[in-house]
Amino acid sequence: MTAVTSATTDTTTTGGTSTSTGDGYHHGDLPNALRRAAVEVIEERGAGGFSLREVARRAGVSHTAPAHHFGDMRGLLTSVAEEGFAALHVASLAAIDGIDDPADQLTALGRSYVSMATTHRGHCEVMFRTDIIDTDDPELQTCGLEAYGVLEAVVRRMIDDEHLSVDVDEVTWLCWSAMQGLVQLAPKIAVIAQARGNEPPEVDALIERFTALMVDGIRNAS
Amino acid sequence: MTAVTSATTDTTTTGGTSTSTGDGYHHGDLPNALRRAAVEVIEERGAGGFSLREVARRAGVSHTAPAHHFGDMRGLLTSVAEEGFAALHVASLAAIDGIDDPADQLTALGRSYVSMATTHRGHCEVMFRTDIIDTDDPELQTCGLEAYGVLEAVVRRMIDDEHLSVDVDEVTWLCWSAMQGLVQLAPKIAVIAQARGNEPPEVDALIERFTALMVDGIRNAS
DNA sequence: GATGTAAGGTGACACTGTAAAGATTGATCT
DNA sequence: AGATCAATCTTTACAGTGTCACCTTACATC
Repeated sequence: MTAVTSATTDTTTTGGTSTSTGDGYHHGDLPNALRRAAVEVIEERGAGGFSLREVARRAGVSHTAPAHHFGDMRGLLTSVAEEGFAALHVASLAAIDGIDDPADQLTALGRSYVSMATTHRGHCEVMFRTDIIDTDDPELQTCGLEAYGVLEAVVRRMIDDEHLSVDVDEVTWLCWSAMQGLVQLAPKIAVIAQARGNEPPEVDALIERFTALMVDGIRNAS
Repeated sequence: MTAVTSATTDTTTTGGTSTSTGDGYHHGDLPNALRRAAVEVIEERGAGGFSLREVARRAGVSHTAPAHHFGDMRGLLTSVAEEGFAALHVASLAAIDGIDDPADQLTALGRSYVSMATTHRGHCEVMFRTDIIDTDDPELQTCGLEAYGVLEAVVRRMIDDEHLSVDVDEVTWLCWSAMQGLVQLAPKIAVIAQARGNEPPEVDALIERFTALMVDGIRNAS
């Protein structure tokens, strides 16, 4: 009984989708199935409740099968993080497509980033956990740098277009940090708003305000 | 306060500190010793490598002793998080002490925040992990709100003093997010700088630039 | 002194990650 | 074709983990 749920989202598949020889001993595309199951488990129980055996169970294989593809629990999670950065890269490129003004691109990137934190919650819960993934993995670093490059290019273009005298790296890191912090702090922010009697703020509105404030700051920082 | 050295050795030391009745069966101040050992383990092996039994081992008690004080592994970690927020509160108050200009206070708060992420690394690795602590714990929420209140008050004073027309909550969240994001992204930033051939940037300098940019943005956002 | 209660310990259970060795399959080479 | 081989997956085993029920110790209070 394979019980492979049909694909949910994008996959950086290298081949066709009809690779399932899964009628018997060989699964067909176990690595992808394991990644999918891993994300599922993380989204249900958090990274703290992750279990390699549970992942194997959901993929319908024995509990040692993952080791043959990822070596280690850390290896599987690293692969999930890598997939996350690749998805972030794709989403970032799609977000700025058709937008001309770099400042507007920045807002779009922020919205896309925070949106990914919910649509790919499982991935994001792993991507920055230096204690459970292999941060030295070269493929992981490559994927991370590619995603980073999109944001950096937008910032650089804005600075060049408007002849601003601020450091590209600094601005890029500020924008990234603000978005990343917002993602992680969103639950606490909701608690705070609730303790004040207000209803939790809408994140999309916050992003626009954040980027607007930062862009104003960047423009007036000469 | 009780300075119990959580040594890995046996706890049959006769000449203990003032509070230690630890001559035999009773430890004296086990909750604090367990918290301290927990932080130690987290700082060594990360939150992912945390082990309740290892904590008990380092405190020199049986592996079920923690349950009598914290009920659960989640209970102990929640207590550690609570301690972290309390420490953040104290550090924040100390950071703005003797500074008059709210903008300078903001910079000092940022420096203090990021500094705490290294001096209390174990605590910080737990404080925002909604999957391994009890976010509904009322004491935890109280401690968090108290620490938050310091930042919010500084932001409010700056806005009031300069008669700015921006939302206090929004600005507070932006500043907090930027600092929190910087803390979490610091390793990646180092990797990026290294991949570019540069040496990793000094965090303190980044904080000053971040707050300067944000303050400029806040002032010009009317 | 008896007794109740807080503090800590024992043992057991189901679960976990990983390592070693065996089973199954498809492909490749004479 | 038959044999060999590498890839894939399973079985088995072991040490470690969190939590539960139950037992032991020490102290305080009557």
